[in-house]
Amino acid sequence: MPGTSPVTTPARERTRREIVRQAMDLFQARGYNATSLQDIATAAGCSKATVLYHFSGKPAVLAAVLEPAAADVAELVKAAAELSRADAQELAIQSFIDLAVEHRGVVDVLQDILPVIEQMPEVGKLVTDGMQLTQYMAGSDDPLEHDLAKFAINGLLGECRHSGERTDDELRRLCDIALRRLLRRG
Amino acid sequence: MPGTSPVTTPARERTRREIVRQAMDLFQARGYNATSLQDIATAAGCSKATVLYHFSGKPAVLAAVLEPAAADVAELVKAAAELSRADAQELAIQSFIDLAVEHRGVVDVLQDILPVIEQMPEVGKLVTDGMQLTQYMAGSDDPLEHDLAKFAINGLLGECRHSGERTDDELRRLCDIALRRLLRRG
DNA sequence: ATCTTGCCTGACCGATCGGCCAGTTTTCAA
DNA sequence: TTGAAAACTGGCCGATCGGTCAGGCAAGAT
Repeated sequence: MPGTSPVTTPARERTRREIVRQAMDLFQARGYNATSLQDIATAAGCSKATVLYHFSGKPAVLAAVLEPAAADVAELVKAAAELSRADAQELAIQSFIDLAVEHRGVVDVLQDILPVIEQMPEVGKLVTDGMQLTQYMAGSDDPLEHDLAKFAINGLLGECRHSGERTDDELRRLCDIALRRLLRRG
Repeated sequence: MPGTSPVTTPARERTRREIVRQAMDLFQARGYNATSLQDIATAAGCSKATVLYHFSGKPAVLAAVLEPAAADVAELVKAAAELSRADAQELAIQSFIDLAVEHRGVVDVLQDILPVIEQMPEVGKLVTDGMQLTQYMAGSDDPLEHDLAKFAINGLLGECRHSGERTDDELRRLCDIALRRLLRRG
């Protein structure tokens, strides 16, 4: 019987992953809007029709590119919900830096989508979770602290873009210093 | 004689300004790439051909939209060049906040162009001046301080986006606090 | 050997883009 | 009043976009 995923679904998953891989690189380099399905297909070594055979449309490709990062963020929000305020803030600072550094490419992509992000249901969850994370990072109900947390996230995301020559550790260290200065935690 | 600008160059300048005005609003709301020449023409109450009669192309419209902000930044860089290091840093912090708040729309537009900004000669001067301003804002040759200045600018620009409900004064005050915390100046 | 299923593709579609041009309308000095 | 310059426009162009569809092709089951 062919059901319940044989071993790794040889061809199916292999092509799908290659498309997502190349789409990520192209979205990061040129932006989502400036990347065509033909560009993705050529980079992945298949035809444009193949891309649309595996994905229902260009937004579906975007969702697949964003999915790993979205899952990590969702998990982080869930974990922070069960902590005390101070612990949640500390976790948010540490883990958000790690996630942003690890998923640099996703940060690039999101920036290019921002002007029309409200009209893209496939990234709604990620955006909502991101705003929730801002709440935890603020650490208090003071509007000023909340705004500073947003300021910090903007700076953090900006720093993760076009950071090709910086190592992950350097980037992590810089963001850690900046966030703690902004939020007055050390 | 018709030369040397009569009083206000009646029709010519009026249409030109209206096009730039509407283009600014549309670029800010939907982004540069998502705005077509037809959109601009319709908003300005003229035809697409008229837009291309006044401007050599879409990038020329962008340049006109960015021009006032670019001029202000260029003037700021020039002024900072004649000051001591500490004074230049203080001027950069204060004036950059003022400019970013005043030209909120331009900040939005620039964000949308970022992935392909290297290929747009009409914004090259503005980008160069912005990087020069980062040097002044850092206040020292310490790479860490320079990175923190970049971090601050990213946060500042991010905060100026989608800030419709915030007043200019609130925005200025927030940015002032954030920058001084990041750069350890008060 | 035949058939079915899943993976893939070339060719094509309508829509929209930035840009161009011939020609019309408006303006204004002589 | 007239005529030329300026301002403006409808219509068209080639290119490219996201997306659809009928069919080719390899592989495993019968």
